[in-house]
Amino acid sequence: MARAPTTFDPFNAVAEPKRRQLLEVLGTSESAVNELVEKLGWTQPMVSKHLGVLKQVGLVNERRVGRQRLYRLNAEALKPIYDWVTPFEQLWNARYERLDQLLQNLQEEKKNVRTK
Amino acid sequence: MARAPTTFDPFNAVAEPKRRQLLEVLGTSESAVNELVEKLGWTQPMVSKHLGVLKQVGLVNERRVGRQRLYRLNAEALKPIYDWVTPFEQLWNARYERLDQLLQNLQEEKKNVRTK
DNA sequence: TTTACATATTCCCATATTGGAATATAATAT
DNA sequence: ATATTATATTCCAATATGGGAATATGTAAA
Repeated sequence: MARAPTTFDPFNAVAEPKRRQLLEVLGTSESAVNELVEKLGWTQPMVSKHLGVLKQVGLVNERRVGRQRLYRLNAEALKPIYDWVTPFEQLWNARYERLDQLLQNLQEEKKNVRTK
Repeated sequence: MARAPTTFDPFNAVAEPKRRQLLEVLGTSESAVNELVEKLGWTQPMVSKHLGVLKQVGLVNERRVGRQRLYRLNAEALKPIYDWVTPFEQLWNARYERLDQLLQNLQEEKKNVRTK
């Protein structure tokens, strides 16, 4: 078995840095392909191909206007990533909470010393 | 150019569902390889290989005890993913915020009607 | 209808993958 | 020293990648 296709899920689609960049730009505003080509400085086929992957996973939606195709972010499709990663946040914050606790205890002690 | 190696960054490492599962288990407690084999029901080489990838990106740390190797999650290494994805959350929450606003306005109107 | 513009698709290559099976390494116990 | 346990590594196959170049498709303007 090979690696899962980039179109398998948002995790795989977003593993590619260029696609993350694309989503960041589209997070700001709906854009046509040529606008993205200009903003990002990539070749047109490159932009189209990455958009194709993002569309297949539902991370962007396409809207045809004249000869242009306007792409916009579908942020909800990022939710699986958000939901998966956020629970871990408390693990790397735990130490700071403990540090806070420690500092607070020290403050309390200081106060007690002063009032004694 | 091919796809970036799985060891390139946390995004690529975590694109593989099995590795996410592994991290979830290690989020609970430090574990030896044989414990993971049992908990997950995978073959031992499979567990070792995925752990190898996770170790290379710094998502897990290894500790040798006797002939066992204990692996534990290094949650901080997930921060880049957390930091990248969380800003998007407001985009899919925006509609609910607007709904909240709407409901609040309705409540206000009700109050005004009553007090009038 | 021909021309110009906007975008998508195809063909190519080098590279890396996951999983399975077999094997190697390392540490402890007998 | 040898057997046993715990883990890592190697070899294999099938598969998919991303980028470049060239080309196809689709839409509107002249």
